[in-house]
Amino acid sequence: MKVMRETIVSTARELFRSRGYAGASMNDLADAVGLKKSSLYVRFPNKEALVPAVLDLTLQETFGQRVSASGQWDDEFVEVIEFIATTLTDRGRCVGLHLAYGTSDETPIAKHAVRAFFQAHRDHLSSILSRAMPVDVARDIATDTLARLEGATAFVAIFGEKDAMKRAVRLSIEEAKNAAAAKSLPSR
Amino acid sequence: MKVMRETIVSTARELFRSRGYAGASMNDLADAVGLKKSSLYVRFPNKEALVPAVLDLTLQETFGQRVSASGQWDDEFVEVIEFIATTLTDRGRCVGLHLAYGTSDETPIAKHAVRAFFQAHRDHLSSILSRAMPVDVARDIATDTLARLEGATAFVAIFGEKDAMKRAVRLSIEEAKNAAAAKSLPSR
DNA sequence: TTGACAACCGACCGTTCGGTCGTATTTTAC
DNA sequence: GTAAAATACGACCGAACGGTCGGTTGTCAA
Repeated sequence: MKVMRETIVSTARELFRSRGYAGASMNDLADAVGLKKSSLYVRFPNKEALVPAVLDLTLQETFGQRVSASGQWDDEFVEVIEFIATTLTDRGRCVGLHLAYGTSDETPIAKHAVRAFFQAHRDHLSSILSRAMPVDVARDIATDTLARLEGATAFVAIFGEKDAMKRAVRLSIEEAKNAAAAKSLPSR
Repeated sequence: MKVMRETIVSTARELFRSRGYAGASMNDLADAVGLKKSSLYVRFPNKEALVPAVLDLTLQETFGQRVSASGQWDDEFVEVIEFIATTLTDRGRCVGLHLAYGTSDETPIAKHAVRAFFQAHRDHLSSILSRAMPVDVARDIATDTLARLEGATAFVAIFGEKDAMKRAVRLSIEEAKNAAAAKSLPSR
């Protein structure tokens, strides 16, 4: 019975998310998808190659073919932020961050994939925001928003608290709207 | 030649910080401190027992015998926040978060130690802030401050960027001072 | 000088790790 | 129907993992 590539990748994502790169073994992954370890190596040359696949899938799910209802920058921003926040709250951990912490110079492909993953997040958010504010402000707000969401995820992971995530979402949206308003009233 | 317990613990911290719980091996630790693996097991019953030791040491360094210059709550808050931010920026990773992500139900002692570690951080910050504002506000601000610092650390880890950390420190201090001011002017 | 004790080490245990290879089975294309 | 290609598997590799144990070395008080 053929096992879909996407099944392998999304299962690998679950394992990386919950156990990290070093903690997730190829055997665990094989068991989880109902294959033997050797069969995994037909699809992926090595463990490290799973990392870009996992992050690309996640990126695709987050930003791929997203249709904004109104076409307004703020609606689009809120939509993306809430999607990310919901995912992080539900899963309790961020795959990207877990892989960022879990990769090193010994796994250069994985390390590069992690950089690209976060860079893409920042670029996407930044391009939405820059419709309503200068690009340098947009970039900082995009960065701070992602940082807040990552940090709030830690409290979900450690204490199971979801309040910090709610505040992170609210404050990030407020910050973005304030910055957009400040643009039209430059000196104030 | 006797090797100090603190040497072992702080070296274990470096390893946990850079490679995570699963990625740091007892052999690596033994090599790093100039011992053989078997000798480590004289001091620590198992790998997991290193985790509370590492986090206790870190907690001690962060909050132990800190003497505030002025006795003002805001000076004390700034001092602690900047100490944490400096450490996170220099090391590029947070041991606590890496261990939080790297421990599970299979390592209950480590998991508990991580919870205690973050709870202690929140409690300490919260108690400083609650000198100038209601306790529930203090607790939220303490949480958000820690979340911001953790999130900013991710950008240090991934891109080597320190700007996000600077903004995190500045915004957290502003937020705390605003909340303190709002207390004396309740309805505004 | 000796005895006791803490520190340390080498060898070893069973298990798991990432990864390889030859082969069997199923699907697809003509 | 049959050949080729895709899919999956069992058996295996050397290395590394956490952890144990019997024995050697160094320190120091009596």
